[in-house]
Amino acid sequence: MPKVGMGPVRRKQLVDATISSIHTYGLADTTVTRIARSAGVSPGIVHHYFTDKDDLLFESMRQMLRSLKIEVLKRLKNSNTKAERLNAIIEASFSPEQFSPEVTSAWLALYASSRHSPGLFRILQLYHRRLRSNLLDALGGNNPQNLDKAEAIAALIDGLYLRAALNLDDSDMQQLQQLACKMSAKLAGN
Amino acid sequence: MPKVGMGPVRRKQLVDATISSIHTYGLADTTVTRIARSAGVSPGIVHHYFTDKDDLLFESMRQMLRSLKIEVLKRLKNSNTKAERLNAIIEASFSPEQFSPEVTSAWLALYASSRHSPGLFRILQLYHRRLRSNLLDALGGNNPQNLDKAEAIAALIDGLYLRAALNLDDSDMQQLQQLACKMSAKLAGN
Amino acid sequence: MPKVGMGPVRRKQLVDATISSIHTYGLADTTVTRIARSAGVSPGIVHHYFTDKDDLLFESMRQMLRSLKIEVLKRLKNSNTKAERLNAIIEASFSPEQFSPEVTSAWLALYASSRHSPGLFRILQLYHRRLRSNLLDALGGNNPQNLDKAEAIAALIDGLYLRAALNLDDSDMQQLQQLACKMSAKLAGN
Amino acid sequence: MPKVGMGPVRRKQLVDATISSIHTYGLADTTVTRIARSAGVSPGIVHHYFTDKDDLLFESMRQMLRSLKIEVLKRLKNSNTKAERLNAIIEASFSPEQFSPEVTSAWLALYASSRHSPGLFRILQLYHRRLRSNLLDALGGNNPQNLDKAEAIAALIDGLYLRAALNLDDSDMQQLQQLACKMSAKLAGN
DNA sequence: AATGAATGAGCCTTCATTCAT
DNA sequence: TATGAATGAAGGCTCATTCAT
Repeated sequence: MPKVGMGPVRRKQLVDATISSIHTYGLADTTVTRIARSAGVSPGIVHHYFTDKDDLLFESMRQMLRSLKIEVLKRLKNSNTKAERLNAIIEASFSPEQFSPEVTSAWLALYASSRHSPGLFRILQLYHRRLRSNLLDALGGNNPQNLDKAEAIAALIDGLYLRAALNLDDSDMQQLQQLACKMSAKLAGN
Repeated sequence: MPKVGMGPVRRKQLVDATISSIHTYGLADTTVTRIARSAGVSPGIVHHYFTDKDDLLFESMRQMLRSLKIEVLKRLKNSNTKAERLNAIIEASFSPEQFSPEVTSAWLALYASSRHSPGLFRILQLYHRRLRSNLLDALGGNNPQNLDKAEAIAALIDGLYLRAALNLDDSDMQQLQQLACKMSAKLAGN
Repeated sequence: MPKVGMGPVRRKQLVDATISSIHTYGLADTTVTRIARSAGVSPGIVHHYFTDKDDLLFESMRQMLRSLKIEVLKRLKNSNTKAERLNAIIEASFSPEQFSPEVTSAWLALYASSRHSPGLFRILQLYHRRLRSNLLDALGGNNPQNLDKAEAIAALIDGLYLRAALNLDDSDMQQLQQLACKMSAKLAGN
Repeated sequence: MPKVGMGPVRRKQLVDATISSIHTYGLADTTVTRIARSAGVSPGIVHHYFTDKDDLLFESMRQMLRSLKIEVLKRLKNSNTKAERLNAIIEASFSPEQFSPEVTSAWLALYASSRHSPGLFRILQLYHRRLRSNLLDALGGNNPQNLDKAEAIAALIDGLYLRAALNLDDSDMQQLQQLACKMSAKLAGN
């Protein structure tokens, strides 16, 4: 049953299975075999498409960040005022795609493990830089005061996301999004 | 070299070694043997004082939360105004004891793994409830508006903590503490 | 050197290696690693074919009992008189296949450990029921007197087997078989 | 609370705890710590009174065989006819002291493990020799025919004992004793 | 392209034994 | 005499990775 041109398809399958497995079993119990089974393929195939397990985890985080980036850009394109740009950034983070239980679980797990994984660390830094840059832009430029605000808003977003990942308050996306926007506006103000 | 009455001492040693090991090697590479060696004891002794590895991880988290609780209570005792009480809570979280690289690393790692560890999940919920309760109190009572504020401030604290854990901006405790206080005040205001 | 369709072959190899290892080292010193090495495979593969060590031990006992059952049925098929049927049962127990040093050693060891192993206990009960049933049939029906006789003959068989397993008298199969038949005939008579 | 002259007492305590532990947990799960706890002493004390664990197991078997020997001698002393002597031997094996669940369990477990334990092997050979000698005596002397009979009766005793150890037929001591006597008489006859 | 058998390193855990007290 | 803290060697088991097919 070998097929040609399966590369991209298999890669996506495996990345999705990885995210899903992290959500279901936790990162510690996410084994290559389990991922493969969940993707409906054999364990061996994983190393055909990915260098090793770390590479697969890395690509999973990358897919999530790529997806977030697209979401942000899409919304920024339609934003004209500062306030709109700020909301665009926040709403992107809490959009359905970025905020499914699977994605938040995987995000938290990989985020936490990034300290000891150079690859993950690197792309998460990129994400943070981009987020800060976007926020500074939405706040009206890079100055000490705005740096503080950007830092706080970024922390607010991550914090809300983080707490949602633990399902600590059975969080409703819609509601959380509104809270994030409202509070960010406060932080952005004087 | 067996000695009597070493129980509490050994337990503390092992918990500290665990926190330190998580920081140095990451949770995934924190093995019982490594913890024991780091504590200067043999691998076998770990199971003399803890049921199993999970128990040791649990107790490590517990020690951190207990320490935080003490810090908060100590500061709340000397706080009279609402603003002081709010600051007390925040400053406790960013006090030297709670905010060493070792502790933040361990906190993040265990926080992330709590979704699939009933014990960790439970005590983290307790922490969150207590934090919310303290914040509501500092904000002047439990009402819908304050609930939102408390949620946001809690997220801000966790978010700043989280980002510091990744050392993303080589954060300076002092500075972060001030930022947290300032921004929380904004969130608390109208 | 992975090959396809090796399942049944490997399972048989491992079961035989288990029986042999129990004979050579004793059940207490029969480790998974030792079994694997004796079968010429790696330790890890054992858990590819068996749930765990207990499962492997269970399957080893099962193979011995299955083999005995086949031997008994084969001989009963050619038996017409009561006396012949009684001899058939006994001779099967002391046939070369059932009575090698390896098999008797393993049989004794697993028999003894069955008290604390539900799986082993179950299949040994099946064996005992079948033996009793066969004996009652050979004795001419289920009545109190025959029950006593069956019990005694079964005990005689087990006892002789047991003592042979300890090699207490450097027992010769042929001779033992004859003794068992002769004495069983006595027990069967009035 | 060190006391002098505790030697014999402690040794008996530990041997009894060993037998009891084998019955309750099985030989494989009978650990030194468990034995000690069951005897109400500390794990370390075991090696004060016994060379090592094997020594303790050996002494446990020895106590059981010693007890059996005493029981046999006591009954033989009052036996005058051949038939009485035969019954004396059998009844001793199934007397309350020898036939408690604890003792039968321990007996079976140690019996089975004796193949790979020189010490156990030795004293069990002694037991077998004594049993054979007693039986030959009761049968009227050492000749080929009586050797066969003695062998069969010994096997019958061990077999019945063995099956009782597994509790395969919820055996009642009284009844089993009678069965053993009746069937032995058959085997002893011509 | 795909399978899954096979490896082997390493982890958690247990436990007989020793030893300071 | 007695404790129980401590060691260290093994054992069962898991799992990322490789490789013949």
